[in-house]
Amino acid sequence: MVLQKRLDYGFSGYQVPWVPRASRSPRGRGSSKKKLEDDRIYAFEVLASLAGKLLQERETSASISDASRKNQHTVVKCETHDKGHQIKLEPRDENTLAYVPHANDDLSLKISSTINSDLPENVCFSDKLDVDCRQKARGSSPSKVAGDFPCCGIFFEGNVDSVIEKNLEVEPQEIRGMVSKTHPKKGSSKDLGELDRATLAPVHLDNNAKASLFSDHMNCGPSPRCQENMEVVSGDDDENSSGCSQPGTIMKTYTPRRHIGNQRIRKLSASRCWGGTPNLKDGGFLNTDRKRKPVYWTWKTCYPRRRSQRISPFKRRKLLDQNPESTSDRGLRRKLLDQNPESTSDRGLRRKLHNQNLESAFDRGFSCAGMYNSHNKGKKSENSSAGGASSSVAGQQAPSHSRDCNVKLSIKSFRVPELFVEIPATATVGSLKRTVMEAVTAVLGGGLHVGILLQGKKVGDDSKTLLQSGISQGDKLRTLGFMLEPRCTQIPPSLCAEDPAVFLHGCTPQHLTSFSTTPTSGPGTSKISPDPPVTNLSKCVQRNHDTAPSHTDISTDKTIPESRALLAVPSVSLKPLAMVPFHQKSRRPEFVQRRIRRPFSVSEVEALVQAVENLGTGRWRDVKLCAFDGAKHRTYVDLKDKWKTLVHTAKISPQQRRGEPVPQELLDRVLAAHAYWSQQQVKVEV
DNA sequence: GTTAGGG
DNA sequence: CCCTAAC
Repeated sequence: MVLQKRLDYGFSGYQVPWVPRASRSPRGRGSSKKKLEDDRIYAFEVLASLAGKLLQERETSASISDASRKNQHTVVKCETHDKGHQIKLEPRDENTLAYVPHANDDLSLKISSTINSDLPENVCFSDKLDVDCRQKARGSSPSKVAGDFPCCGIFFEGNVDSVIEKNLEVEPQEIRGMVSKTHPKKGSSKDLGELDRATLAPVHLDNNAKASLFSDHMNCGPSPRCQENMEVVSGDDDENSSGCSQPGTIMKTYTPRRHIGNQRIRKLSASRCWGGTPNLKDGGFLNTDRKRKPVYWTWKTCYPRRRSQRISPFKRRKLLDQNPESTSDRGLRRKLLDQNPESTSDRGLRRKLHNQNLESAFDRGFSCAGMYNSHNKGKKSENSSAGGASSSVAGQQAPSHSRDCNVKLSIKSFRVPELFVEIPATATVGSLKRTVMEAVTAVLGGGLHVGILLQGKKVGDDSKTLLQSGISQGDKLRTLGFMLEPRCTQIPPSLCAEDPAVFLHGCTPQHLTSFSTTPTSGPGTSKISPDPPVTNLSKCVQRNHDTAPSHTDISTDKTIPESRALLAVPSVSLKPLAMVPFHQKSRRPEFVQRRIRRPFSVSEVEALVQAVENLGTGRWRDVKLCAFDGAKHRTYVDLKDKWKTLVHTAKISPQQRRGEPVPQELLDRVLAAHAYWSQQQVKVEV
């Protein structure tokens, strides 16, 4: 699932979906595909900016065109995490989407733009000036010129996954050609770089696109005077996009970091203001002068102080990126923890957990709930501290006065399965603590995902909306339960859950712990795995990392088993419920978990040797893509390291070698390839 | 983001 | 496997 990965990006730290990159030049610089990715990211920046602006408004509305009207309820959604409630645009009437922020919507906000899966048309957010531009592009308006549109709109067309894949395959020229279908006179021969000064492009969102963005607290307070109209029109440029009746006068432009995509956010505002924010004095746009030129501004100019308090987007992106290929994020995490204790807030925890394979759990169960509810901090569960024996989860129905129909849940804590720790009586207390800690973190880090129970029945279809699943209904909501499930308890450590080529039949997730939102239901029930993990190992089938790709479709539900974490502490086995792992104030640096060791199998070594023989040393990214593309747990750094150890192993005597023996034939090839490529490198240097 | 190298 | 410097 491509969109699982997200980048934390932008001045204010919003998240955008992660976009995989295709193979590129060895050093990865100057690639046009890189630019395309940046374009796409930029589009999300723009979207985030728009969403951020929405949050500064007392009231924001968006008019929608006929083509999008039927999907009006899903166009833009804004969620606040810290406040534990959500906001979204909702239909006010047939033509308008309205957004009324909560009075205290001033903290961290998650803003997402979602398009219903049944939305056949693209949707773009636009403001009036760009409406003019678009009309110009279509030859129907002589008013303004916005510059050419680069080719990024395609990113949001069609199915996200497939389109992204497609983009990885096609060359920029081809993409432009596709764009020129939308803008017949544009883009066919323009270099992307020419578009740097272009104004904002429409944001096209495909049917399934979901831009999830985090926008930080706005220094600019909401202004009751502000009324913004945002047009949401069909993405088809042949469609009438003049759903807004008022000529917009405010052109909010952004300092493009790079070229601008075919995404364009435009604002329609007859009366725009920024709440009198003092931060806009030199960069903000003003709303009173209808004739003024667009004033470039950036988030930086708007939120300079805040930004200075934060880690850089680059670092935050790393922190957020669960991508196992990001191998150098741990140092940053530690830096973060050391330098900025405040950042170990809810989102800091989220970031850390993102790096520990809990992303899906969060995305499914945690992120919307108490983890982010700062207002819950003072309402510590009365039963959550009693020896950690119980957890606290409370389902809350949205207040009746709420305008939105969002489901509000408060999960105060998740409990990990109880762990049975076997440790010698001579062990120290410290080692006992460490053992328990390792067990807990191991289980949390790799082995769990979140399941949902509603009225005792498991909600299995992840694609259904809460509405469709009945989770939005108040009475049912009280029977909503979450459970932590192991992804699998039956695979040996050498098998990787992240490896799409590995799928194990018969690895039925077993509930380790569950708890209901029903107050009377107690802390939840647990089921003990009938088989200790170790005894189940024999049931698992080891697969080479590069085999059986056809099985990947079976394991699309992120339930790919990963039991390695459960096995990481051999003396620990599963037992019923135990402790509360995620108290908000119990986050400690030691929670930063080391990746679980996964020794290379012989087949992996063989694949590595083969790849290095072909590609040489020093092209580890290519080696990764070539031979380990499906093995997400093997980063190119891992491969480099493994090669290093292989060379070392090959040089030492067999008696000195440890671990699974590597056939001598392979080691000979290692030495040969090492010698060959070393020689090649010398030749190049000379 | 990648690569190289020390730990 | 982690971490960092360098690019």
